Amino acid sequence: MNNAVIADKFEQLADLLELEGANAFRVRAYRNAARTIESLPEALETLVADDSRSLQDLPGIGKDLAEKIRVILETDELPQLAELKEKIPADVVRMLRIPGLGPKKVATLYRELKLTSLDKLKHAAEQGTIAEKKGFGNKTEQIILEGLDHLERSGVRMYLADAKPFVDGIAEELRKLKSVHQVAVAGSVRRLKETVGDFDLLVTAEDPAEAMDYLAEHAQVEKVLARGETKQRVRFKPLTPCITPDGNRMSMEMDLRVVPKESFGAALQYFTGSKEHNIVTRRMAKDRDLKLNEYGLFRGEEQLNAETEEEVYAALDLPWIPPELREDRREFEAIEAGGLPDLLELSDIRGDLHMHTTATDGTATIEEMIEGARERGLKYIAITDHSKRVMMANGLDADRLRAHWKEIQKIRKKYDDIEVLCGIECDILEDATMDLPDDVLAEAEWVIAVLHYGLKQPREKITERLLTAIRNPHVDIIGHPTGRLIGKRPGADVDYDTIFKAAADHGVMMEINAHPARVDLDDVRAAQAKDYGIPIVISTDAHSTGGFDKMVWGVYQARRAGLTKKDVANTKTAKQFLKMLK
DNA sequence: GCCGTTTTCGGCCCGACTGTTTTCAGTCG
Repeated sequence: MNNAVIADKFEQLADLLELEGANAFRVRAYRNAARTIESLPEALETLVADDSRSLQDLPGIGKDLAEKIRVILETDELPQLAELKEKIPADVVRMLRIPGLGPKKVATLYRELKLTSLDKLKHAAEQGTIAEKKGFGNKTEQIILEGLDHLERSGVRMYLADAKPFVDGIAEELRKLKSVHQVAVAGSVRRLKETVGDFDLLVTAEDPAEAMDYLAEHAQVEKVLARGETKQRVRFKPLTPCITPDGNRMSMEMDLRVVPKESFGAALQYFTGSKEHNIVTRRMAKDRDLKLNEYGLFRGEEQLNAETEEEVYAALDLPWIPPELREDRREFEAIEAGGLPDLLELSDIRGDLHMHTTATDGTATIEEMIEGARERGLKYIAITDHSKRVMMANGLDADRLRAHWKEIQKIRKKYDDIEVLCGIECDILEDATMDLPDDVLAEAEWVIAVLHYGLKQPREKITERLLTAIRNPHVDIIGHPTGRLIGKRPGADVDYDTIFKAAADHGVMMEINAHPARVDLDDVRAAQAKDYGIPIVISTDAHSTGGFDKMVWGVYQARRAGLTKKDVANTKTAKQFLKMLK
């Protein structure tokens, strides 16, 4: 069973326990465990099967949760969860997703007002019967009706590639205001997460009102949701590039915080998150008899210097931690084990090894792609058009591919400042065979093997297909290993341990596809591949010369995975890279 | 429910904002 499925069971149990009024720390224990499991690089099944190790070595997993994990693995079920699900209607759990309703209020609605479905909830809110209840009022009813309306639209996220330019733009506008000293983007955008659920901006200013007023009256802002002395939350008008399967336009929200100059470092650290990372830093502060909050660092009444993040981390005996690593995954361990990785930079990238031309579904010719790559300073590229299975992209059969390579060989002679490889993006078919015969693949200088079809096959089949490719002597790399399109379709169910072990044994590399909707491998899996010693290649999958500019999103994903220049094969010089090839 | 040179009990991050109150609980990040 998938780790994500087990994590989800614990999340569900946490929701239900909260509605039951269980101890908040007990609920948190389930959520912590869910997080641990979700970001675990190896399958729990593998860990359990290994007698030399114990589930209880995992952070946040004690005797009880270890037992529950074993039960789930053995039976696919968790009795406590099934029991609570039986007791509490699914619609009641859904009510938790209405902003402004938490477990306490939902429990009251359910237990005392007997609102067991969303329909009943809506009816009661319209009739005004909810406002009669102590602790509830007219405003709560409004919130509920509005929330029900938005329920289908909730959970909206944006690709980082769409969110970052937008937020950077707003930040730039605020920087021009007279009273504003500093503006920083915080939150998940600063951590460069692959998708973003809301925006955070931090400002230091002589007069908080100017920045807040400016944002409140911004042409893109639809509504001010909350406004206090130091914090304002606004909702933007629906932004086109939000991620929804149906392509609807969605609204994003932004928190603007205004803090005094001397608090900037502490506030930036705080609002950058992640929440989990901050829980650890605050605990570390406490261990040192300090208090850390968004206003600064305190020893008793005394305020210590916290104008910069460096000062905050130094007070905790930590080096400054790059925002990309602040997830309470391995950053604290890494520091203890000798230091944080020197993260990859976009400028380290020298080659791009996945791209298409007009021969299949690209919009630029071989020549145009080479020129585009040279303009961007790339020293080597691989032209990797589709194989024949991808009919709708006009995929190449053996004859067309050989002719295409001949054309590339002719054109590349004209350039002495860039290496151009004759490559292919070859499909791994549903029956676990390659889309092109071995003798053709043998002629290629660079073979990317990919899954495009049959992504919903069971894990065993998916893994068998990937193993076929990895064991093929001509395959250099697995491209976009899961085939996911964020928000549109989930990736294939891959047995990563098996795949990575085989890839390491056969000298097959793994791709981080830089397309913002793919960024596949993701951060956790890329880190795992690195642990296996597998070279990572970050590729744009460009279908036009503009596509080369997507490289940065792949680099960000690699940074979140803790990858250094050394871990990424296309940072090597052309000469070094060519030496690595089969 | 987890955790522990403060270890088997008593903690567990912490402050802002809102709505419903008349001093605070609930929710959120």
